Amino acid sequence: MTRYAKVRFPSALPQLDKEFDYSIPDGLELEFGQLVNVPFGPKKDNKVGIVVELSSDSEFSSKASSIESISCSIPLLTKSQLDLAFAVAQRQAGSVGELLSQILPKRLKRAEAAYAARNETFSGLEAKPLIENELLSHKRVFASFDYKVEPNGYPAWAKEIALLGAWQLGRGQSTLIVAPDYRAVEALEVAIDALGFSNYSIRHESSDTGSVRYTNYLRALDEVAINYGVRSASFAPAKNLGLIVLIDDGDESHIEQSAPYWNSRDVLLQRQEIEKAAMLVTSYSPSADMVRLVELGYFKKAELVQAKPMTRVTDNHTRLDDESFGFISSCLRAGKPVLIQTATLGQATGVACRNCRELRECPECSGRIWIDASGKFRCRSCLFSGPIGACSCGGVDVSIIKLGSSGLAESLAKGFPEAQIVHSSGAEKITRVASGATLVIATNGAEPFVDGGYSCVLIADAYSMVAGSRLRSLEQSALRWANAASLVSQQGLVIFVGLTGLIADQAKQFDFYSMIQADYTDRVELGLPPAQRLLSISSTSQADLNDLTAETLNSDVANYLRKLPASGNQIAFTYPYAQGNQVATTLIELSMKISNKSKFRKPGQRLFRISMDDASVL
DNA sequence: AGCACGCCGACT
DNA sequence: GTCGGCGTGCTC
Repeated sequence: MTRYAKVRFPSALPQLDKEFDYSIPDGLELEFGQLVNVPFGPKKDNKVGIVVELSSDSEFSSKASSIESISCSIPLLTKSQLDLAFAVAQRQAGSVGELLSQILPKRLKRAEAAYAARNETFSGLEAKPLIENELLSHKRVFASFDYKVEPNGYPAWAKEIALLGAWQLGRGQSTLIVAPDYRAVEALEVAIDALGFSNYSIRHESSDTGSVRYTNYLRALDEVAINYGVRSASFAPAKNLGLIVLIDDGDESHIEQSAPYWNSRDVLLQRQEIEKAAMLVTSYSPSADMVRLVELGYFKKAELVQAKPMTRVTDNHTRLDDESFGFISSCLRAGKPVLIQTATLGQATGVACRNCRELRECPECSGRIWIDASGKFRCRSCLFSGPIGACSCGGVDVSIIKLGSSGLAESLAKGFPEAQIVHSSGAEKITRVASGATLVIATNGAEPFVDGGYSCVLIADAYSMVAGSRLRSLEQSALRWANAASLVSQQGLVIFVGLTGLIADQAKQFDFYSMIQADYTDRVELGLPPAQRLLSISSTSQADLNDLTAETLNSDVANYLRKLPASGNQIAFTYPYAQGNQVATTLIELSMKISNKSKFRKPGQRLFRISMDDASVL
């Protein structure tokens, strides 16, 4: 009797996003997840597909061609990866095929031939991770670790997470750790190595060479191991997955920039359900999304933080007070390192009202305003350019001022000629600096590690970071502050410059959870993310966008959608979580229909950009 | 994506 | 009367 295989193609084309049936030639043994060459299209060219089902009959039996050959005998896709692709495609209104093309590794024949599975299994570990009981009893846990630096300069959380991985190995299970950036990946790697587990760990890192990446993918398919990497590792295979760890889930680097615009948190939450694993989300300051999940009771908040650094908050954002200046001075004189966190490096200038002296803000996004070479007002955060009108005090005259951070950094640098000045921004990839009388000026998220930690961490731009009026400004800022603060030494001091009111008090107590919780409560009242989800649709064709908007508002999901003010060729709606699947299904259907008959669709380019969770709109 | 099918204008 | 334009639609 003829047997059939259902095959999917790793392709972003929506028309190919379904299963195709092929008959299996006699004598050919197939397995789920194998790559096969199949004839496809009018010319019956060979195309590589993935076996996703084996069956004894097919409704296409008359049309079905026969599988040409096996392209890769190692099954490269697991059933849970396919389930995850389905779940994510459904949630994000995307296609399974485009996710498969993101998930599957680039094959390298030589690496494949050289690969040999190791049979060594790990046995026994006496490790007792901090959070073991919570994970065993609650399965899904949110926690912040101590603000503590190891003697080698790496943060203590990395060691705790490595310990969790080792503990899982002792139980015969894999761990998957997803970190926001290469800095965190390095900290994890060092911590895993220090425990003596590098042989049982697998790094999933896109900056590795192709053969290393592919070999690591193959290893992950059949070794129980500690898997770790950045965002893309969310889809990496993991044998017998017992624990998922997500670090800094609110960090923007966890958002995939290509369709279907998934983020690590959403993917891993679904993966946790599919693979029945435990899950730990950890960050010093929570995302509003995690606050929501804790309030829903879906996540359990574990109380772990015991060590908090000393803090000092100043309310003047234009200059540093004498006491803080004196403290930094004494640190540098004593040969101890100091970290200054700024929003931007270099000669940042701003525009202030000549009457009331307040900083002027962008009329579009409240970002920082500067004056370009042609004398026009421009915004540093958005594309705004043009007149900014009168100040809220009525004043129209402005003066150009040098802003706090760089001015501060500069004056500190001048004040301490003996200090070595190190600049670190995202572009420079400095992960470590030497201890000593070093003044490190780093942009958000680019703070290097230093042996023993910094004696002083100065959050120089707290004022302007909080002043941003984007929905996620406070969340993003608090995460940056908390992460910088976590690099301070035991007797060190954290100084927040220019904070006032409740936020100043919460920062002083390192109570970022309450800070974000209050922020989240406001958003619940306003029905804004993450209390509701936010959908955005844009298109190169305004006419087709109008069509899709009209048809969507005519469909059965219209009642769940609340339209937000449109900006340019983008429309946005908020909608409840419960109707997410329905909204996604409707959008896939309607966008396909309109796209198919559109005169404006360009080959190889999709007509609509649909994001089911767009963080950039508000 | 390819590629064929199909229905309208300028050519031996 | 045919060659070929690329709009429309399918690929198991």
